[in-house]
Order: sequence, then C-alpha cells, then structure tokens
Amino acid sequence: MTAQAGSLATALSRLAGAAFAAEGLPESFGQVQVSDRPDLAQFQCNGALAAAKQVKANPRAIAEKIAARLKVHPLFARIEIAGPGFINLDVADETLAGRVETMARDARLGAPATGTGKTVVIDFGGPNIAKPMHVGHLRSSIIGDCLQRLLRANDWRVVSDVHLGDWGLQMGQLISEIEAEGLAPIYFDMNYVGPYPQESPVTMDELETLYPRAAAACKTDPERLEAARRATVDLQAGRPGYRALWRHFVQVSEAGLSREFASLGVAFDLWKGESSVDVLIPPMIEDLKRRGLAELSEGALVVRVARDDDKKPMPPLILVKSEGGVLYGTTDLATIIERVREQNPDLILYVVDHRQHGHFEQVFRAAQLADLAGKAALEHVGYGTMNGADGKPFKTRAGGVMKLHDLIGMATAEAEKRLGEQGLDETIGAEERAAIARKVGIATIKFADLSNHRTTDYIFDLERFSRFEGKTGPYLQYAAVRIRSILRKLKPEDLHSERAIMRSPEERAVILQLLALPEAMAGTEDKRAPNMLCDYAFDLAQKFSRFYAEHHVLNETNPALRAARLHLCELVLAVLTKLLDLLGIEVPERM
RNA sequence: GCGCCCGUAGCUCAGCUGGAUAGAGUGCUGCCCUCCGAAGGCAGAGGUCACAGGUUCGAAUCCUGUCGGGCGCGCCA
Repeated sequence: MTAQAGSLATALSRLAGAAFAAEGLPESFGQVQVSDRPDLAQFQCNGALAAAKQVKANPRAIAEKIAARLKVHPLFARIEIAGPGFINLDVADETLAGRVETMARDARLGAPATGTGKTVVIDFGGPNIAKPMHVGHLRSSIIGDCLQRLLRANDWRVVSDVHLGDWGLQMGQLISEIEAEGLAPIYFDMNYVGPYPQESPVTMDELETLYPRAAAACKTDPERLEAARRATVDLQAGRPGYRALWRHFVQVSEAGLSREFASLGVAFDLWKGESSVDVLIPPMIEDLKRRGLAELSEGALVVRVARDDDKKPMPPLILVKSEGGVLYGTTDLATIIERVREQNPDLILYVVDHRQHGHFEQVFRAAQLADLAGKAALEHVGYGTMNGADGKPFKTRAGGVMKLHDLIGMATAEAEKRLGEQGLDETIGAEERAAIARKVGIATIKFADLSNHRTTDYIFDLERFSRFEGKTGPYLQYAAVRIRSILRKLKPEDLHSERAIMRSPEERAVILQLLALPEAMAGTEDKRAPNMLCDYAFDLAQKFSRFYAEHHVLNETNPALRAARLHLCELVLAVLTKLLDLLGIEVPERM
C-alpha cells in the first residue's frame, strides 16, 4: 500500500527508508506499519528481515544498524529489536499530540490526496428499466456509492453514472408484450404519424407485472422471442411508435428508480443508460470495420479478442447480432468513447456483479485493440452474490423477488421496534422517531453489506443483520450519538481545546487509531474494498468505547485533563461521522 | 471439458505484495451501571487456517496435486 504524505506511518517510513539507504540498502525496506503486536510496540518495521535475505547478512545485525541511526531522532520514544530482527518503534507522546492537532485543524481530517488532478468515472451497471429494484441491486448501489464518496474524499474528481439497462432485448420484450396484450395499439399502427400521447400508457406498477409476463412468454414461445428480437431491432433502428413507447418506459421507470435510490441515500451525477450512446454506435462500427477490427462471424459482427496465450476459450465480443440488434457489449464500448470524449477520465470503474467478469474482459480487450480508452484505465470492480439464508438466490418467504423497497421497510420496522425496546426518549415525536428508525434501518443494511469483503458471496440474513449488538452499523451510530450526548452536556467553560493529553493506554490507543485514518482511506481506495473502512471504523468506535468506559470526561476534576478529553471526544466524533458518511450512513442526533 | 474464485473458531466472516502468540463479531461461561447513554466494557473457553507435498531461516499467505463448494464459458443483461 502506498502510504500518503502527511500520515505518521509515512513519516516514519521515510526516516527508516533513509536509514536503510545510509546503509547502502534500498529505501523500500524502510516501510513502517502499525504494529500487529500492540502489546510490544506502536509501529514496526520488518525491512531488516527482507534486506538480510537479499544481501545474505544477519538480519539482527542490520536491524541494529538501522535502530542506531533512528535512535538519534527525537520523534521516537523507544526503539527495540525483537526476535529475528523486527524493529519495534514507539513514538513520543509529544509527536502524537502534535500530529493529532494537525489532523484536527485540517478540514479534510488528513484524508490522502490520492486523486488530486485526476478524474474517475464510476459505472454502477444500473438496474434495468421496468424491473423493480430488488435486493440484487443493493450491492452495486451500496459499494459503488461508498467508493464514490471515498474517492471524492481522496480528492478525485468523480463522475458517477447509474447507467441504466434501457436498450437491450428486455425493451423489445416489453414492447411486444404490450402489442400482444393489445394495451396501446396506437404505438403499433404503421399508418399513424403522431404525435403520440404525452401520458404513459403504463404505470411503473404495470411495467413491473408486464415484464415477468413478457420474459415468461419468450422463454416458452419461440415466436414470442422472435417478436421481441424484432421489436428490439426496430426500436434501435428508430421506429417512431416504439421510440415513443420506450420513452414512456424510461420516464416512469426513472421516476420510480430515483425514489428508490433516494431512499437509500445514493445519488448519481449522470442518469445515463445504454441508450445514451445510440448515435455513437454506427460511426463506431464503421470505424472498427474500416480498421479491420470488426468482422462477420456466424452472421454476427464481432471483434475477436482472443489471444494466443489465453488459457481458456475467449469468445469474440458481439457488436451486432445476426438479426441486427446491438448488445450491451456494443453500448459499453461506445460508452467508453463517450466518456473519454466528455470526461477525459484517468480511470473508469465498473461496479458490477463479478459473474460478468468475462463480459468486461471482452469489452476491455476490444477497447484496447481499438485504442478507445485514451489514458483511462478500465477496471471491473466485481462483487459477490447475495444469497438467502438457504445459500440460494434471495427470495421472499413467499418465493418471490424481494423488492428493495420492502427490504428497507423491514429493516426500518425492526429498527423502530428495537429503538422502542431500548427506551428511546418518549418525548420524541412520531416524525423524528420514524426518521431515526429509517437512518438506523439503512445503516443496518449498508454496514452488513459493506463489512463483507466485496468479492465474497454472502448470505443475507435479515434477522442477523437487524440485531444491534456487535459489529454493526447501529453500533457505530450509537457510538457517535453517545459522544454527541456528552458534548451536548458540556458547559461554556469547557469549550476551549487543549492539546491531547495521553495519560493512559486507552487514550493513546484512540489517538494512534485516529492517526491511522489516512492509511485506512488509502488502503480502501487501493483495494476498492469498503470492508477495510468498516474495520477501521469499528476499531475506532471500540477503542473509544474502551476509553470511555475507563475514564470520565465531564466529571474529570482536573480542568486541563477534562478539556483534553473533550477535545479527543470532538475529534473522534468528527472522524466517526466522516467514516459513516463515507459508508453512506447518517448519524441521527439521538437514538 | 476448460477457466476464475473460494474452503480459517459452533455460526457469520476478516487476515492472503511470507514474518513475532492466526483476529473480529456472534453464540457460550463469568464479572462491571448509588458518576458522562450497558445498543457498552472486561475476562474465559473455543482453531491440525480442507487435505497432501514443495520453496524458505520462517507459509493461513507463494508453487504443485487431491477432495469439496460457487461462478463463468457466441448472438440475455
């Protein structure tokens, strides 16, 4: 992991690196990290072991030399060699206090500036028009949203795009279903020249029932599938009645979807979709043909992306199906062209289910062959499947698809119940209670999702996730609310800040954890792994709780100590709130 | 068949650019509210890191193989 300028571990790494260099060894051996044995030291450097291997020397002897060079620096309180050659480091309290002060004064709380001057486009591989948002859409929304928040905090220019599925076969399926059911004949009348009605012939609810019927019909009836394919081609070719109908689908769906996303607290810069690049597709195809990159194969126009050293079969990317329709690989490719043109990104992230890995491999290869991505690195940020308690794809008790809306409702109801049991202040009005329950319910869902590693499949167990004990979103909210409660009670004479005072291991542990924030943020970005941020936040909350259980803040009689502890509370609250914000979780005033 | 991912405490999962006693939550046992919110804190029990080899001073981590599971592999997204 590349540590960031300004962080304590980086500063220590630089010093140690210089010491290695002075011994004629590579600076990189000087990497210092938070100790994995906090009982022995605050920080450790294992470079002497690696260096010894490289130059075939005694690791302990190298460690001694490095330690001797570091000892002259007043920043360290203690340097010891342990075991075969670990260099254990403790930093002077004065240094820690100074670092914490710098952090407290920084509006960005010391967030690493990994993205300064750089642009990233985040593609959420969005939901399909006409299908209700179900729990399967949770991960993309939640993980993608966390990444966009984190990257912004790390000073990237972020452009997020929901990227709706609004241009494929499912559109043709809907159109032909409407035709088959005779719901809106005017859109199918070839003699009609418009204008078409302003009002959508179908509501969102109707679309949601139409689509399953359409999909089922296509599955059992080859003629219906053929009709859907034809309708797709005609839509893409611009048939006016189909376009008009399609615009209605998009409009009513977007209205529904934006409500769903809003209730999750997820926002996008762009509400584009596969259809947005419609006009770019013909010239792109012409260009690829001209350059000999696109060719006919089994009736379809394809880009061959296989390589000689492939260990597995790599099918070509299909640009145009034999009957003339385009696929999402085509729109994905054209979308790269559009994004390069409009945003000039350094990086494009696709936050999409990892089962689509093969698809993105094809698209990325095609983009590389055709040199479409400019300076942008293309990266599929895949995530695992969310299953039900039985380990199979998530279903409601009745066996249907669990809608996101219903899920949020269930989590909120559970939160409401739990808040009541915990004796939430009776004087709080119904409206605020509902708002609190909603924040807690959302926190339950998001933290459960984000604290699992992105790539692993996990079991969505509402019963387990709805509990408030332990490593959960509500625990973190609770920790923050508790600090707020303390700060609400302080008196005016308490308000002045002091330098951090470290009288106890608990206070020192909190401060060391605070100072590790830049590493946590940089590491989470580097691995695109929100679970690292969850772990860090939980550690911080837990260390604070330990401190809080051990020491009084408001009742501390020594004014300097009281002020220092209040100051620590303020900073922990600020960092915790920031972390929860990065996870997309709001902290209620009370709970 | 080929390829990718995974197999860590009763359960759910971290850790995987090799490093000190393998961590957390939950569950179980016990303790802590006449003082800031106990949704909390402290302590304890609980693991041959699937199995077998190999590389290394050192392997949960790297390599090979076996077994078990998930996923993907041309006209859906």
